[in-house]
Amino acid sequence: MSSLLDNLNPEQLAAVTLPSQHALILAGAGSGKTRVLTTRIAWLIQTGNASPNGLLAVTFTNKAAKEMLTRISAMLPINIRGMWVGTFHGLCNRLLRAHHRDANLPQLFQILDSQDQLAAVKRVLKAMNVDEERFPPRQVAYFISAAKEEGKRPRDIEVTDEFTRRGVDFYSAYDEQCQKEGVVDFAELLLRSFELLARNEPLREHYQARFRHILVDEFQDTNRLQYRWLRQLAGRDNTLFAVGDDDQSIFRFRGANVGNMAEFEHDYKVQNVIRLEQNYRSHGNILAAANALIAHNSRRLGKNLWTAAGEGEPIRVFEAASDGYEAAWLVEEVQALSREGMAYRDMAILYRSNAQSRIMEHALFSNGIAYRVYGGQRFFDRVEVKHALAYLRLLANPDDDGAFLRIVNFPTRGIGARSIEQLQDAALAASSSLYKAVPSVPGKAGTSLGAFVRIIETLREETRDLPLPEVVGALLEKSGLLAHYQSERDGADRVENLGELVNAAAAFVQEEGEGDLATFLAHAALESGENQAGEGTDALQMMTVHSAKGLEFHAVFITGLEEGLFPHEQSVMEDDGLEEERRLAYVAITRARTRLYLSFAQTRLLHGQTRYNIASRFLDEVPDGLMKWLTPRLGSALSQEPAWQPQAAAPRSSQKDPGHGFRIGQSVAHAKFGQGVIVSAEGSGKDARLQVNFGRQGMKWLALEYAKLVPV
DNA sequence: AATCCGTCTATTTTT
DNA sequence: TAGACGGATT
Repeated sequence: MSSLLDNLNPEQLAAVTLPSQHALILAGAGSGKTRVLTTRIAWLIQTGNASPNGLLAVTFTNKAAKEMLTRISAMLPINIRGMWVGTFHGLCNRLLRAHHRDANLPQLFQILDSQDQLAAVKRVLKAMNVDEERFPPRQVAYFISAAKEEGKRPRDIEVTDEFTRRGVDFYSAYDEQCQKEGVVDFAELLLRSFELLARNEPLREHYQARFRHILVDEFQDTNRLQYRWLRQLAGRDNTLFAVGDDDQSIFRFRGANVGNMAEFEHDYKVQNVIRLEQNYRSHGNILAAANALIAHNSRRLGKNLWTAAGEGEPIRVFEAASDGYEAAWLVEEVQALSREGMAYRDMAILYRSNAQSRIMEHALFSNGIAYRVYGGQRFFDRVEVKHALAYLRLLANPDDDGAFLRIVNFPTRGIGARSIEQLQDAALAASSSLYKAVPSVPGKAGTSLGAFVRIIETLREETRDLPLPEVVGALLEKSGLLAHYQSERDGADRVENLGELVNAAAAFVQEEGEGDLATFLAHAALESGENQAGEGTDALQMMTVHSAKGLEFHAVFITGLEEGLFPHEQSVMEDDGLEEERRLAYVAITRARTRLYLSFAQTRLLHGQTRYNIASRFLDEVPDGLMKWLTPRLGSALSQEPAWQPQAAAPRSSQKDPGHGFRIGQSVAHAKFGQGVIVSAEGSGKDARLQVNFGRQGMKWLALEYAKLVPV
């Protein structure tokens, strides 16, 4: 018993052992937030205050949810499988599956990700003959999602202008289409389950009686609807335990409402507000910088982090003449750290926007440094995977017109736009889904469509009793998808990804202990598949500041600290925009444990134009005494003196490569293609791929591992 | 159905 | 500058 509470500081202990009352835990960066949350759960169970079934714990990411479950099961010998620990979307999905009838959904309803949603909106607009110039689908999709996240249906929206008026129409039509097709988007998952509980009193009371303790992670990121959802489940008698940090609220543009923290305190007359202010992550100087910076924000709940660790090293500041030099300097610094014994995986390069990563990747690659970029294309988002999933979706739910349209002619089977039009007319007349309307289409169009339906039906027959991975395998064969990509010139990657999908299905069955198709599809929609390969390798980490939230590294490089970039020029216009940028900088700084670098460049190539930026105001907001300038402190980035020059040649050209022996511009020979020259490269280590110009043989992308290139 | 070509537009994005 | 997209062309 005592071991559970060992080594907690007084505030953590207080939070963990709070009586059953509402609580707001203001947990600063690196203050042991997850630990408090999980220990609280373990403590509640161990002391008999709650049963595993009586708990509801909500997070934003699957990763956080998984981490929580892992830690809980390490602390307690209980079966975590039945526990309601998950993301808002995951839990809502669970709720709606269990009560699909009450929620007015088909049992096998499908989930649309943002891409699918956009496609669905486009179909609605097309059907309504809307001018996409005046009403861009993206904006309409955003309008709909935003409305849902405010908890609003079309009839609840106050119409003030033309766009809103039409937007409401589109929203209605879109909802109708989704309902007909048996699909729900992300926001709908939440709104639908909220409405379900609001409408259905017995059900609401059932869950309220069950979840005596509701715990929320990253509370500052909740939107209005999520807060209402929580309040509804909490009812009058249950306790809400919310953990969050207003200083780390960086997702306002996605609907997050920091105000929920103050509202929660007010709505529930929260007596227990506990501040976790001891930081266990960063050295003193780093923390002091973070504190000084964030102090420039108004409207804070107030909190000051401190650490028992010493001051540590000063924060290193670097001014580069250009983005290219910044990258070249990074390479040298990273190599120096590596020589000192730091692993690459313990270093992170952070940037404000994704576009910045390229030049740094180039420099790293040219120097043979393994790196890994986070937040790129995710597995389940790839076209070929989405195509395959669409077949599965159609198997599970023939009414899914979105899935139908995606694959009816892919791979091509002679079903053109005219056939589709005829089919759509028929479907409209019969008010049925496209799939079901196929038999009523006459003539040649009917035959080719019929052939498609037969493929699906055969597939359905033949896979009825097969385990999930084999279903996927059969689909890949019978649909012709695999053959299609196998015969495509650059299809090797895609073929591999399709094979990976079979593996994903197998892994899913193994982990979840069930092989239900609809559950797998929900999994694919809700977990975009971030846990890709390459996690074990020692690679430098690169990501945007947003995706760094929740992580920590020994050494952190915050790059591109320039006015216009960070803070971003678009944010400075919005109200509260600058403060959010500052919070972003705060998050970035607090990722660092022992060493922190801040860098900026005098010139930067953006959108094909050279831009001259001045140093970010955030640099001025960090006290001078904490910083050590690696370049002469010039005061302004616009000074006439060129800043640092790399020891090696110009950064954009080729450099020596100790890692894999190849560099851009190098001549190489290939067994089949003959001689060529390396023009570009991506990835690193085992995953490295080189683009080689073989002259007459053309341009080829080659995997370094297999290509057996010889330098000439 | 595939390819080409001009036009447009460039934050962040847990689900 | 580069990529994504839509429309026109073959």
